[in-house]
Amino acid sequence: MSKATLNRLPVYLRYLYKINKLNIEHVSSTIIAEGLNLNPVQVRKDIALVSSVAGKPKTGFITKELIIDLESFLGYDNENNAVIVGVGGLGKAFMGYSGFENYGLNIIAGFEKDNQMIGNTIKDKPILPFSDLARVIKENDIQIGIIAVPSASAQEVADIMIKAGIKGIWNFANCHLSAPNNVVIKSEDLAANLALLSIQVKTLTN
Amino acid sequence: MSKATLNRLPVYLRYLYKINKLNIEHVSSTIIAEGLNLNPVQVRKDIALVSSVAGKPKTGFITKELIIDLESFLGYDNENNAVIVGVGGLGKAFMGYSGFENYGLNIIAGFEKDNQMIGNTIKDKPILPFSDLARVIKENDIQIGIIAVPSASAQEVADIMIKAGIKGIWNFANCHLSAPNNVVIKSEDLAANLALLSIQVKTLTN
DNA sequence: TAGATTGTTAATCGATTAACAATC
DNA sequence: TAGATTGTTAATCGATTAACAATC
Repeated sequence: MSKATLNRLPVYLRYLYKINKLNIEHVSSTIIAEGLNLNPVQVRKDIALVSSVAGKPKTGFITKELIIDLESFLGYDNENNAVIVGVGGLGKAFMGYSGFENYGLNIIAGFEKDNQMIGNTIKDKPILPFSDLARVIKENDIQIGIIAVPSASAQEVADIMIKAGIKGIWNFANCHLSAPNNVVIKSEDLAANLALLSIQVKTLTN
Repeated sequence: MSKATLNRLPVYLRYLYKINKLNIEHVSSTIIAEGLNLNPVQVRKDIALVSSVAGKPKTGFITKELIIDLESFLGYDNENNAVIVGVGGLGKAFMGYSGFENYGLNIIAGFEKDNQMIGNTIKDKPILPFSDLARVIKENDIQIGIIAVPSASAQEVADIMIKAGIKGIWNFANCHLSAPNNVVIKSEDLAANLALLSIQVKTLTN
């Protein structure tokens, strides 16, 4: 499955949630394509890759069935534990964000160097000392780590995570992270993304 | 310029910042490609599109010059004002985030329906009543709006923004937004992104 | 039945990669 | 000079789109 397809699947799913809320029981690739401004063949092919039952000519797919297939493919019905390092503004927001649960994602703890925060909880999730990071990752066999520290210390945090066994890092520090090939790094440079949106707006309005 | 190239430019820039910090004065496409695990020709072509001076055989580019070219192309040296609606965990984090400034981005105000928050400031940025949103957008000719409200009210907020003249929306509610074609919608479904990372980890380790 | 939608095969399009002469 | 890197042209690769028979 191509990366482009993989990125479109959550978009389809969001659209299906919307359709489902309107109590529309059947949905076709054509409808989805129109709603999302995409090519219907593209949607049809993407969906063919993940749907457990074939769509029926004329009627398409049963909305709820398709939702379940997509959720299952995207792993929303699995349990996935993660840790977060850096409980600043963004870190706090993530720890308090209830939206992750519906996606099978669970942040089990936050880590901080700031002694004042240690011992507190956010949504029942503890804030632990940074020195405990490696131990907690190993003991709980955590695979996913979220980095929300200033960019100056991001690489250091990544190194510790990787050494402790983390296989995927979601990095919110605006710096490039070095890592071995068997570790997936996904950097979300929020400010850069916002700037890209700004460029798109400018090219569209000119 | 292709969208793929546009998305790579901030990645190059981050890498150049790293190089520059190490006081490395010259940099070649080859070096960047090696550092980022990309194809050198791809990097060379991308950079040729944005660099103001030609690279020199054998030495490549002057790091600082290339940084300036990329920053200029990506609009980091421009002023760009934005508003944010929804001052919950994520909204607070964005309003307090100082990283936007280096990218020419400035959130001028946050908007809330919750009366208790109204009148407060975060980093000198006021929290205003939601009912003022349209007026503030029009008066300040704001083009970019950030949506950080629960998904149930996201479309309503988007409609008001668009009617008031917003041309680009950065949506953090996990729902699909409808908008006319002349408005750019960029949805960041954080939980979905984290789930995608989780899938990548699983496919890599299997 | 008629027609909308399906899955699939073929054609197109665009992006990535390879090859190479030019040059500092 | 020799060799690394450049910019550019050509080849490849993969993804998107078009075409079409099958079918509910």
